[in-house]
Formats: sequence, structure tokens, C-alpha cells
Amino acid sequence: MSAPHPAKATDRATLRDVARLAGVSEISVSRVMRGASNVSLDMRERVVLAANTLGYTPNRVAGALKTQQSNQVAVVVPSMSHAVFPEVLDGIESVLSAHGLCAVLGVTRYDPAHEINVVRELLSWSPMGMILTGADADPAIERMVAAQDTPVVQIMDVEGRHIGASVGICHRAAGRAAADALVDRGFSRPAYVGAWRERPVRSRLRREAFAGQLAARGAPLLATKIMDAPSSAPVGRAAVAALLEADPTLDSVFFANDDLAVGGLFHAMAAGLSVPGQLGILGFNGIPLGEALPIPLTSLATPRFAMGATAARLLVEGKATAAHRIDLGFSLTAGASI
Amino acid sequence: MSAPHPAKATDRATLRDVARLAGVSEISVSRVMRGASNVSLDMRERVVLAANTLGYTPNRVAGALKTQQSNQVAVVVPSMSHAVFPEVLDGIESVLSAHGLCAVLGVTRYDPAHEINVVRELLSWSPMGMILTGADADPAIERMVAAQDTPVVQIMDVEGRHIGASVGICHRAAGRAAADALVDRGFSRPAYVGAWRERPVRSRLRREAFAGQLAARGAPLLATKIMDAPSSAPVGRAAVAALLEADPTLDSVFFANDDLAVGGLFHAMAAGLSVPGQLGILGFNGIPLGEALPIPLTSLATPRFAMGATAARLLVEGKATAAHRIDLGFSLTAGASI
DNA sequence: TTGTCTGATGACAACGTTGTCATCACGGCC
DNA sequence: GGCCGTGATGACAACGTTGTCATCAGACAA
Repeated sequence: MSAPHPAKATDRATLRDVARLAGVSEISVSRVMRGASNVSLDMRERVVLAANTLGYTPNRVAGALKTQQSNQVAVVVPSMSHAVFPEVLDGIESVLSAHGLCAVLGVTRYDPAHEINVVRELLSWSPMGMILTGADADPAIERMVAAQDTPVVQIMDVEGRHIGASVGICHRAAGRAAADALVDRGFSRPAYVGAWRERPVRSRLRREAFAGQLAARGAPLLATKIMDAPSSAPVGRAAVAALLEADPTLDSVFFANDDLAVGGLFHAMAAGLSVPGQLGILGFNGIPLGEALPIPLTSLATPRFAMGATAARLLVEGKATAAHRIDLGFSLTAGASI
Repeated sequence: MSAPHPAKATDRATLRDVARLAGVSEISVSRVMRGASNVSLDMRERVVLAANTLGYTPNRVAGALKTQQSNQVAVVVPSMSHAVFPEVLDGIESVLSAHGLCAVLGVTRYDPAHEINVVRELLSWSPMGMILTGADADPAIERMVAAQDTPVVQIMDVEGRHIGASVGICHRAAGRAAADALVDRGFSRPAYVGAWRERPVRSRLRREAFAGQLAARGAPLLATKIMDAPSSAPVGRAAVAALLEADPTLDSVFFANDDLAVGGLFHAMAAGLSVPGQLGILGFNGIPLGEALPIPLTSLATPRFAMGATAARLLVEGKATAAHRIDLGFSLTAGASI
């Protein structure tokens, strides 16, 4: 069943095959493939011809073993369902691919225990860098990363304890800005809607800062509704319906994200409430859909693509150290819902 | 500057280090790490202790080189911006992670030339399988994949020429179903809205089948608007506005996807057109947002998560061969927009 | 002519792991 | 008691590549 020298599973051409066909040494083929400078034109032509004939593709696994470095970047995100992370990933990818790197994906499902396994798994491939979501990583993760001294960039948050560089926004500042935006426009009976038991943690930071600033401005937060289900428009719609039933005098709502806010807006429209006249709606993230709504959604726009791109750029440029902490800021979109 | 034996870049512990510390051979450590059966309890304990002391993590690169197989699956998608692919990726990830595999991502930006490079790049890591988006892959891709005989699953489409297994839906059938749905409900003056010059190709298949079936049912397609920009609600809104301005007698629109359809619905609402009374709106994909709209969107729902999950499962189960062609079908959502 | 320098090419070992085979101790069986 | 099977352990080579050093031919100046 098995020969002494077990037939290779695949008959993928190797450096040796190309070298034999071209009548040169393996190392010369290697040099040609990597575009080394000290190779004669004749050699280059012979090798390229042979390589094409055999359909040779360099084996990066072997190369990575020898050189102790790969062109893979490990990317760890909590979820792909939430619209935010695909956009971040898009930003990461755009920079990585421009530098011949590629992303290896890990999804934690917001489970810290699982995250440790995911990181371990990804690290076992000796990636040239790692992008983690959120601050305050588990000590186990910190140890593993340190043991291989893999460069790390953490995204989303600029607050909290960071292992490596960080790229994101200040969620406390965002919460305060939301409060200011509402109060400045005359709203005085605000509420808050979140989802999924406030995962990730940074949404809680926003809510607390929001409540704090509201109190400071003399318009205290009157109601808070944190749903159990993950964020979605239907969930946001249900949350607002419940809030208004309990207290019809509420005049505005700040949402943990735009998915929820859109649902809230739909509830208002279906219930015949004028927006922003009877109910102000303020979202978070600034998704493209918002501006197409019958009443354009006002939202705190976050630079999701830029976060990913910046994080990747830090890795590429070798600046993934704790010294770099980049706050990309946020901005209020030109909506009409508050 | 450089020692004769260049100091290792990282001082990552190896099998040898663990073996020395535990006073056993490297191969025994390897066996323990992989949970081989023929290892004494004493040996196992000694090794685990040593490994933990050193913070040892197996080097998968070396392992993959030796065994000629990795636990990585290459996933090639055209874009991350479009909501469809994150969901597919989510499905893929959910199955892969359950089997200790991980996804390496490649994004083609709908550029066939770039796709070839992406595939080459990913293949150079000898993935245990590859998931491609769409049928009719470039011959160059077919050759590369064949040269390494990497198992391939192609998603989205069940029609067209396939390299390996395929998981998706029949887009022609979807186009016909859309036509039937409109005609069955009494619409007689239908239009079609697409975007981004009909990338990917499969959207064209739907449109053609839609037009063909409409003609067969005696309600020919009256207008078609293909936008240049990528799909989004604002683009869909603009498209519908343009169509109705050119021909106010149109009574229904089938959209290439829900992003566009939502925009169309918003236009109708803003323009004071009753839906579906004055304008029927039929989307494609069945995104969650649809059901939260003031007028729930009727759409042809596609099994995006299931497509990814099924594709990954085929790979895991070794069924990624052309013999497997899985049509996951679609269904009309319970909306109220047609 | 001779020596030296440069650029091209090759031989060799090593990266860290695992498959294969060999070795060894032990226990049960005839 | 000798034999054999079994289970545990180790030695060795190999996966495909690349860094290091050696070699060699040719150019050029002295």
C-alpha cells in the first residue's frame, strides 16, 4: 500500500526539478525566483523558461521555515456578522495586499477563552504581525505574543491597556460628544439603547460617558434599554417601542450602533412620530445606509476602513510598538434625525 | 554585525529545548504534543511540564513542511464591502474553526488579473483547500490549482464551468422566479436596476432570465438601469428616481440586490408613492434590514451563511470534487413590498 | 605576466518538525 | 527457560528552501 519512499501526495514541482531541467543549481533558481541582483541574464532566462514549463510555484512554507518569517498577518476579530469588522478587514486587506502580505483570519465570537485558542492557533504559523480587536487582552495572549515577539496592533480602542500599538477612537469622548449633540439641539429627555449585553466592552464606555456628560449638562439619562440579542434593525425597533411605551415623554435616543438606530427610526416612522421633532435619533458608526433613509440618519461616524488600513500600515512599517497610539477620531454625520 | 551562527531572530522555544529540559528525545515531545497514543503517562507529564515552563508552541510551519499539509484554507472573495461576503465568510469560519482549521483571506476587487496573483500567493502556502467565488475561473487559476491538486470549492453559482465542487444557487432560476413573483401579483410594467456594470457576472444571468421569463409571461421588461457605482442604498434610490422620471408608468422594479432595493423603497416613500400599490419593489438576498423597514422588503433570500458553511464542510469531508454540485436554493421573503 | 578584484555560480548545512525503522524492556506463553 | 509479541522510546533522514561560504572565470591595473 505504501512504497518505502512514499509517493509524494502531490507532484508539485520543486526548486530541484526546475534546477535539473534548466541545468543549473537549486540555489540559482532560488535567486532568480526571488529576483536577486547578481544573476546573469542568460541564467535568468533559462530558469524562467524551465519554471514556466513545470508550472513551478515557490513553496512559501519551506521558505518561511528557513527565513523564520512569513508574509502572513494574523487578524483577530470578534465577529463577521457585525458590519463594522468587514469594513475594518477591507482596510487591512487593501494595505496588506499592496505589500504582498496576506491576512489570516480568526473569529473569537466575543468569547475570551476561545480568543486565546484562536491566537495560539494563529501564532503557530509565525505570522509577521498580528492585529487584535480591542484593548485589555488576556494575560495569556500577552505572554504568547511576547514569547514569539510578534508585533501587535490593537484596533478600535485607544484607551485601556495595550500590548502593542493601538489604532482607534476614544469611546468616552464619543459618548460625551453624543450627549453634547443632543443637548445642544435642545433635547432634554434622552434615552439609550444597546444590544447583546453590551459586548464588546467599549460600547459600555460610550454609554457611561454619555450618561455622565448628560448629567453634567443638566439633562440626565432617563432610560436605558440593553437588549439581549445581537444588534440589528428589528432589535433596535423593538427596543425603542418598549422604551416609549414605558415612558412616552422621552424625546431622544442614542444608540450603540446604526443598525439599532435604523430600527428606531423605522419605529418612529411606523408610529407616526416626527423625527427629529418628536423623537431625536442619534446613531453610532455612520454606515452608508444612513444617508439614504427617508430621514437621513445623524450618527457619530467612525473611520472603520482607516482603522484597518492604519493598523496594517503600522505593521508594514515596523511601527507596531506601544509607543504608537493613534486616535483617528470620529465626526457627526450631516443627517437630519436630531 | 552578524555572528557566524546568526542569533535567532526570536528565541522561540523548539522541540529540542523542551526535550532537553524534560530529559527525553525530541520525537517523544512531538508525540506528546500531538497526543499520540503510545506514550506513557510519566512521559506525558514530564513533557507537558517542560513545555509549559518554556511556553512552547509547536511551529506549524515546520510541521506543514514535513507533512506536506497545512490547516489553512484559502478563501478568495471579490470584496468585503458588499454585505454578502462577510456572511459567507462567517459561515466558512464557523465550520473551519470547529475543525481546527483557519481561513486565509484573498480579496480580488473583481479584478480577474489580480485574482490570479491572489490565488498564486495563497497557493504558495500549500493550503489544504481553497474556496473560490464564482464559476468560470481563469484557465491560469485552473492550472495552478491542478498543479498542486488542491481541493477547490466554488461558491455562489451552480451554473457555469467548475474546477471543483460547487455550492450556490441557480441565478437563472432566481431571475425567472422574480419575474413570476411580479407577474403573479399583477404587475405588468416592470423594470430592472443593477449596479457597478453588472459585476459580478452572475447578476447578469439573473437579469437575462428575468427579462426572458417576463417576455414569456407577456409582461416584457420595459426599462433597465445599470449604474456605474457599486451597490448601495443611495445608488438604488438614484436609479429608481431616474427610471421613474423617464417613464412614470413603470409599476415595479426588480433589483440586483437588497442594498439597491432599500434605496428604491426610500425613494418611493420620499416621493409619496404607495408601495406596493403604485410601485412594487423586489429585492435580492434577503438581508435582515429588510424586515425592519416600515414596509417590509420582499426579496429573494439567498442562503449566504449556509453557502459558506457548506463549502467549508465539503472541504473538511474531502468531498471537494466536481461530482458535488449543491444547489441550496432561494426563497421569497414574507415582505410587503410587492 | 602576475596579482587582485568583481560578479556569477555552486556546495553545504540548517530551519523545526515528523515518518520510518530500530531498539529495548517487559510479560505471558509453550 | 527460551521465545515472541507488545508497548515505549529513540536515531535518523527528509520535507523545500535559503544563508553562508567557497569557487571560478574574466577584467583590469601594475
